[in-house]
Amino acid sequence: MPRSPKGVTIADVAARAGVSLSTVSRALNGNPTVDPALVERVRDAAAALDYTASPVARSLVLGRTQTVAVIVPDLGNPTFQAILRGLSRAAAADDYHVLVADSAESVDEERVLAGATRRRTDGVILCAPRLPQAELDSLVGGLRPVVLVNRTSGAVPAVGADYRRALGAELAHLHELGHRRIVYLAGVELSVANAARLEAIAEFVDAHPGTEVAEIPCGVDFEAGAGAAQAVLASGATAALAFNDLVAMGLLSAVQAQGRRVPDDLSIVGFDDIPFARYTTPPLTTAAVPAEELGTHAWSRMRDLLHGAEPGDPLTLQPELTVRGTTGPAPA
Amino acid sequence: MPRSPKGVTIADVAARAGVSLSTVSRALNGNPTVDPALVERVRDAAAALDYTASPVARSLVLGRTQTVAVIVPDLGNPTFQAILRGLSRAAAADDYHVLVADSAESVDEERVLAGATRRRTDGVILCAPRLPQAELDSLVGGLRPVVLVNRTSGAVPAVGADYRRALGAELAHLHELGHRRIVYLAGVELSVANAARLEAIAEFVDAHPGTEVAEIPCGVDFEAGAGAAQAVLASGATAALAFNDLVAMGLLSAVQAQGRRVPDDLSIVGFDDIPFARYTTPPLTTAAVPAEELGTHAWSRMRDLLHGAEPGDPLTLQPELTVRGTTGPAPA
DNA sequence: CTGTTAGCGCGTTCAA
DNA sequence: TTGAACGCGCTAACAG
Repeated sequence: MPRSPKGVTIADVAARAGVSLSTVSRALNGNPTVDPALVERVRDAAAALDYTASPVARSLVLGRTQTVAVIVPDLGNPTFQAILRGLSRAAAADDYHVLVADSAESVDEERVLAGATRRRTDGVILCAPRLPQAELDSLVGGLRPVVLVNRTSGAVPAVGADYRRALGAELAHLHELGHRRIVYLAGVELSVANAARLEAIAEFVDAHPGTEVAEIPCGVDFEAGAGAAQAVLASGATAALAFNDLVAMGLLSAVQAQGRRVPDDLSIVGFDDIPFARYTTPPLTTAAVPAEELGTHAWSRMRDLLHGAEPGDPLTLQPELTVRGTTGPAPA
Repeated sequence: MPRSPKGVTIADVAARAGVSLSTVSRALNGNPTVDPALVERVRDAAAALDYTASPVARSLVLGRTQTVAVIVPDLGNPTFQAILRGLSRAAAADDYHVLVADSAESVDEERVLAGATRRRTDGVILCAPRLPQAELDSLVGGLRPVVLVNRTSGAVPAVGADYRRALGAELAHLHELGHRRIVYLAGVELSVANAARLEAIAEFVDAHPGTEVAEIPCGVDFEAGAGAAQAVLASGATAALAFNDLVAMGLLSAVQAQGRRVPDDLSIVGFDDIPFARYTTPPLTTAAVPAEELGTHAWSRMRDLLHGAEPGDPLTLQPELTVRGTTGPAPA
């Protein structure tokens, strides 16, 4: 029985195998310049002692931690959960660990956490929708390697979905159904995601005279969507474009609670296609953002960076318009 | 400009401040035995150099990483997301970091990940619903400090919800509504969560002759619930008890798609009260498990362990029966 | 092919 | 109060 309950070190293995520390290190790390017989002896000793090299010590000497940081604005948001899930599994497959940090939808936290976690990881995957562009630009320099999700900054590797085009597709869908008075339930004012949607709306309205899209300040979650119901109904619009599925679900629920029929009285479209979208009644029409895939790609980008490979151009996935039951012809 | 782009070390700060390494270390760590004037000089030098001690080096010498590992069976499951969210935020408030690992619902992974992540953290919070009790018992010894979620093992600190009692409350609710033929959509056979529910059912049936609860093998997600719809309808039961809300939502959706009315033709109850439960149509009757709170408590337990405090007895939160729209009087 | 030595960047004795 | 020296556990030069 080893005297130290703390853990067995490489020295213990060396002693048991009757070799030097370096030989143990080499043998265990698969260095080919070791006598096969010794390798076996070392292996046996290590196994007998249940030895594994200290990751912390290795990190210090190797200069890498086999860990990446992921910053998300809210672990409670299904979209980021999906991204994290895809990322986490992909990283695990490459023997990397994931440190998560929840910035609680705070710009300050996004900035602070990125810096704080960077030191104990080999890179950071940043989902920082709120951070002003200028700050982001100045932040990423000290963070490299970095992969941005749903944002871009110079030549920094990034993955994201084409919010603009997707929203355009949703608008076109509503227009085809005859809707001319539409409301947009806006997310956080200064977020890039919101800006992209606003651009898409402006573009669409320009190209389709006679169609009117009014903006209603809202938010990003259930409560925000439910809270906007009055304003939506009062607006006289025949269709509502929600910032995301959460907002759409909140709205759907509140509107139905008031006895209005969806889509007969009001059409509703969401954004993201979270897993729950197909289980509302009626099922939610939305734009399917492949969030888990986004996570997988984010890891793959990070992996390349870690291996010194070329980052590659920013990847943009195309969300797919997914028509379900909450949209229908505009009421006459 | 420092010659090394790699990073500024304590030596750089010492040089700039004109003191020794030890003084820098002491000054920056708030050791009171340092001349205030020197402290200031060191602080200035550190600030000027934008210096922060390497977490990895500190981890090696201090023997702690300021990081805990959290193992969850599926990052895509709302319940574990909520636990992780509560845990993550609570840990962050105490300046701890969180390493997450997704065991992909695999027993092997649960075991392997626990061991692998432990070495690079100060403790592990384990959500391992699948791991056989014997294996869990033998595993936790080498993992300490450990906090178990929804499981127990000897005197190991644990937090969990009282599944048994909560299911009892759900059964009582259905019974009061006149339901006598009930089906239970079972989760994973060998999971403890499922076992607890089975016990509650057996107990209830014993105490209420004339009430019949049939078990239908199912699963833990949407698809499983939807897939069980035929079996449920064919069973002639007037109420269905789903393993969790995901299953309930899948069932609800599939049942309605076949033109059956809920709760008129069939009552459905879920379990967990995930955020989406109140947004189905009709809103889901379920047992509210305070998952985020569970996460907070799990951290608080871990925090005590890390500080050498007494673990305290296993904490058991009582889920609250939340009656909404999917349950109603049994059809005559 | 193997052992010895020198760090990785820090915190912390031990003297002064 | 401060500095020099040692060690955390490991890998990588550098000899042999």
